Amino acid sequence: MGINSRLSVGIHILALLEINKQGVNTSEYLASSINTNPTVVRKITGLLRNAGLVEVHPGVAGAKPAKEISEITLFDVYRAVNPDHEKELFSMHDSPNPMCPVGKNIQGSVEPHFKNAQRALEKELEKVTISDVVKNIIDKENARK
Amino acid sequence: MGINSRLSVGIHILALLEINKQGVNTSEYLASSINTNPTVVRKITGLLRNAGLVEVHPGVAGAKPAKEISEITLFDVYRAVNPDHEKELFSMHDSPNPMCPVGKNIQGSVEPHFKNAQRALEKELEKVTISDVVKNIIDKENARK
DNA sequence: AATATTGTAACAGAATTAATTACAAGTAGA
DNA sequence: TCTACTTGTAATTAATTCTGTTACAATATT
Repeated sequence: MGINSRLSVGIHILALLEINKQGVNTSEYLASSINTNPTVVRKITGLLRNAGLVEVHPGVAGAKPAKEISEITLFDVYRAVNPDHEKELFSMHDSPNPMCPVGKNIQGSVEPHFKNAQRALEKELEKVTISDVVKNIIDKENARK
Repeated sequence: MGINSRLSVGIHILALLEINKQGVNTSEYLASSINTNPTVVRKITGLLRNAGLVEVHPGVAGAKPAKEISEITLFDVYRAVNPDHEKELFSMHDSPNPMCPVGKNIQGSVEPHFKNAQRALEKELEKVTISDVVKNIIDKENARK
């Protein structure tokens, strides 16, 4: 049960690209901030690249946001790092009994509610941008002083 | 990625208890409608019992809703079948680097947004009752004739 | 007592996730 | 050009989760 941590990694990458934009953000550097393996970072960065969210080139060190971070929502990142987006968030039990009035109709009766719930979650993620997260990180960092 | 199918099974059970309330709803009968194993049904039914949603007794065949089904929301079922409810829906990557300004603050900056998204999903599930689902199943069944 | 049902533990197989290793392909600079 | 470094990607592993399955104890009914 639960949603994988790739969204949090994707957000971390994008926020760090912005905050360390004067530096060279190699996968190794990003990995050391996230505390994971550079290959993991490259995999996620590749998904972000496919979605048009970061610029990164084979052989050349460093990555950059491909858009204004105020234009990248958490939902954009969520979709980017979960590319098989045809899959529904809630699983439905397979093949209920078509001989039973409940088995025959349950999926059609429940699916819309699952979709609504999923859509509500996605809409909430759409409200927040990487820029919002970056501002908050900077505020928190200043408040520590 | 994704949420397990126990919610859909739990809804199926409760809807069937209502629609077949004149019959004796053994775990075997429920399982035949859901198309799963009676033990799976008993496990889920046990979770629903723990949450006060169904009545079921060792040794005595059949289960019944423990409340009016118009008072049981999909969120009630969701919570019942996912009893470790302290766990957050979105996973966060572990132990980011506290030496990095982003690593140090990212979790605190992202967590509220994840909670908001999760809460939005839950609120949507709270809007729908088992009674709504049952009515829809009956409507669909009548429409087939 | 005999029978049937629920409750529960234990286990297996599949799928997913995250980390890791290995290496090919590419770029940049000496 | 050659060397060093980086990204891209495939393959593998370990851990976890999920669903189904078997087995059996505990309980109730007849």
